Amino acid sequence: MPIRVATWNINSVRLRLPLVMRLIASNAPDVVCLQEIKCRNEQFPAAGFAEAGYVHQAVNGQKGYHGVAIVSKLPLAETAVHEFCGKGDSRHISAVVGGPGARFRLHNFYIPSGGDEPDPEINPKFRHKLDFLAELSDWFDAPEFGAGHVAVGDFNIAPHENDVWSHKQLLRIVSHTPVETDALNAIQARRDWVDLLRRHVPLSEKIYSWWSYRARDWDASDRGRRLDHIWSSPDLAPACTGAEIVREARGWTEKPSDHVPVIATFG
DNA sequence: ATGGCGGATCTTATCCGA
Repeated sequence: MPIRVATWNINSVRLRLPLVMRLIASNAPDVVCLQEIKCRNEQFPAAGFAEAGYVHQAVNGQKGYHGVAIVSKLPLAETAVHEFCGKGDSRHISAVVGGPGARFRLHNFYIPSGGDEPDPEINPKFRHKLDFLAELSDWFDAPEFGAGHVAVGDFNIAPHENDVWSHKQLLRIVSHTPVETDALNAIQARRDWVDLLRRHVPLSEKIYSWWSYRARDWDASDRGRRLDHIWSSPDLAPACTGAEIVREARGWTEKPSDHVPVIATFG
């Protein structure tokens, strides 16, 4: 029985619950990982997801900003939250998904955006982003991460040249600066995490999961970035039979999220 | 013609995202 895992920065789950329902109707994910839910746990639209069959839920929200959640048709076990940088914000939640066939711990991340200025000496948000990446690297050093883990979410970094519309023009733009892309690529390499989208789409092909709200016509200008990722530990990668970016979701309704879903299928 | 938008809250102003 395959397991389809979706990740989506939804930019307010209360406002865009109907959009998640549309994804559910069109792509039938078994598990949906959401970022930027922008609500407290008690405000999460739990009943709406439960009515759609996603009765298993793990929510780590906070007031107004950030916040992550996992909703699932399959049981979620051993839910856990990891704190980063001692800030008490809601940027991670994980749970064990699956059964005897395919079973893994699924991590849902919302890595800090980093602000505008890519200089940690003058921009505390960029300092926070680099500190978060350093803590993540240390955390992933634990032996348990060598197998049986899937890490998804809005990483807020487009690591490769063809993960952005113009490598040259974005080299000094936060999300594609060398200090960030080097850090993310090092984290990936240290545990042999497999970037499942790039396993199916060659590095020579441009692919994006985010387009700015400020472009007049996001589709025509197509100045996107691939900020949303699905990684698996190497043992699980052979079971991944497909991975896709749901580009059309950027045009769903008059008020879409600026991110689109990324989906991987296991088994 | 990316920074020209869009979310939540401390709401008619401000902070945040990237």
